Amino acid sequence: MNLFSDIRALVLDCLRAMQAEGALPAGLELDAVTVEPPRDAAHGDMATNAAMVLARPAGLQPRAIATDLAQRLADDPRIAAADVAGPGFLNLRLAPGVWQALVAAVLAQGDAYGRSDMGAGRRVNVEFVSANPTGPMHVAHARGAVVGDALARLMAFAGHEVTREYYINDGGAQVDVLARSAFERYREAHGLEPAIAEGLYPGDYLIPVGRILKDRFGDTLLERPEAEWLTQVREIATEAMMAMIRDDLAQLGVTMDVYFSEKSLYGTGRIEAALKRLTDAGLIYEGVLEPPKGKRPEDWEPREQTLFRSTAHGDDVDRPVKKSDGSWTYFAPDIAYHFDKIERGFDLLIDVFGADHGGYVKRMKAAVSALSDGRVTLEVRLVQLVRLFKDGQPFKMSKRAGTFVTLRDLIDEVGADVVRFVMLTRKNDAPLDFDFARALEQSKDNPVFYVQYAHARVASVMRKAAAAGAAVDDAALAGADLALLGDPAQIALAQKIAQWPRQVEVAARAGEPHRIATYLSELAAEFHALWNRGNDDPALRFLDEGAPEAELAKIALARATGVVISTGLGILGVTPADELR
RNA sequence: GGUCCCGUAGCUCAGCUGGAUAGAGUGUUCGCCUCCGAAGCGAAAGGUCGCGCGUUCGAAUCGCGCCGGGACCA
Repeated sequence: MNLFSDIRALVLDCLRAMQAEGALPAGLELDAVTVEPPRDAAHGDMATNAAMVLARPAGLQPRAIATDLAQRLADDPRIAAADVAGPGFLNLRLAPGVWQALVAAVLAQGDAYGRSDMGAGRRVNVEFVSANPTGPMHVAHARGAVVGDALARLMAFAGHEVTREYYINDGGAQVDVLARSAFERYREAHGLEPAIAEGLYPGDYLIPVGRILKDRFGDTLLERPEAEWLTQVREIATEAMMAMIRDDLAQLGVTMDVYFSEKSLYGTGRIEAALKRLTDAGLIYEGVLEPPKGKRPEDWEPREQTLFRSTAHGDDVDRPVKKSDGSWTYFAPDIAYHFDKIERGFDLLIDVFGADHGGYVKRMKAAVSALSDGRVTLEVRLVQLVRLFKDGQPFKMSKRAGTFVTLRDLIDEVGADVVRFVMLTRKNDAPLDFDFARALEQSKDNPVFYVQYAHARVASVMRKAAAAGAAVDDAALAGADLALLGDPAQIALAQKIAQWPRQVEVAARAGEPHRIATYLSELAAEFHALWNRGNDDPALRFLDEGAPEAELAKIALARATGVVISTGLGILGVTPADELR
């Protein structure tokens, strides 16, 4: 049940009736007509812009259209009042029965309430995290992981068929560095002094890998030249790193459907196949790039390279896919990987990247456009930095010194639910400040607890009612006389609940899961406000043994709130709490 | 030099594919627990939505140009 789309359908019916009677010209485009919650609650429950957007194409005064439309809408039993306001807005007030029916519908649908079919089963691939398999996940990865995961859940809830995917960068020079670093730990496992040279990974997390290598190879590799052990050590070290990363992700509540290895693209003809597609389209040529503007000419030497004519698909300059020495650039396997995704039949590709990859966006979009003949869209969501604070003091990290804050540290400190929610309170492209102390604080300036607290209050009401002998299962609640919910504060809460399906669609369309977090905070605020009204007016207290019928109706409203909070937190990947400790 | 992102209350940020008097938290001031979890609620105060021009019945939102901050650029 989506009240806003229901009422919009009613508005459209009335407009069509006006067309049929000649009050409006036939053939008007009605798509721009919206039904939205008004910014100011004093304006009513909903507002429609119909008269405003149709006035010009219809050649009529907006207020004339609005007045006619208002009379027709008022004939519907769901509409209590329809008032023309301002230049031609139509403010609607709904009959109390509409809100009451909504509560019943929420209870009947449970966690399916708000689910949308707007995705129409379109297949979406969400690629996220894709951290290099050279160490544990740290805080910067965490945000990408949380945003990507919540986005995937949101898209699925909105009716898309979603695949979550991790691209393992196991084909480049960095995994060779990993292998050399692990080899030093292998030597260390034999009692030798490790030589962690500049540029190697110094972190302790490779010490166990050294032991694994010792168990596996004994001392047989110790005196061999690098060329004889590099491949084997690289493979074992990479596997160990991926096991660690999967475990980190699991701790955060993130599971992937597909782990895709970059290495699997090499030596298998898959890069060549993707580039052939571009060659056949006439988009590959040998050439020399212009020096980038602002770079000194002496830093630039012209080289002939194999270039992708990405400018034909919206990029600013053409991009090299093969260097002058004949080796692939980083871009080439990325092209092949996205070609693979296209061939697997996705309708929409979403890549969640760190903001430092902003420069790659245009070329990747160009590649996807070229490889799919424009059939498949690539959307890139850039995730900005996380600045860590502890008691207001910035927390410095240095990966090279091996002193970075890992995802595991963060989870151990504050818990996965807090990490997830906090990282979803901001737009993905805005920097985020994360303060350990604040995240653990159980007060209103901690948005996690604010929402959880509302949920816990609902659960508390349910527990107490059940303990007092009331039947509070959803079936009993759905049978409550909801007409008893007439107080403005109760209606306001129901209105907020009614907005949930709309919020889901708006968030999914924008690809912005943080909107769910924002909405949940607003819903919780509405609930807390009503709760506190019980201090002034005992009739608004949820528990009221003296009036069992009214109590049942109020518990039904509380329960409906709890259902939406629980569902919303589910999209964010946060566990709803029945009790706070 | 170019590309992308950001600029909204003292501070941190929301702001719905353009809508009415721009919102919340925090901080400041003042109220509310005999009572469902006060981990909460209410009120006051706080704004040239970086600046300018344009599109529009209407712009924080869209376009162009500046200013300031960040990221990236074989």
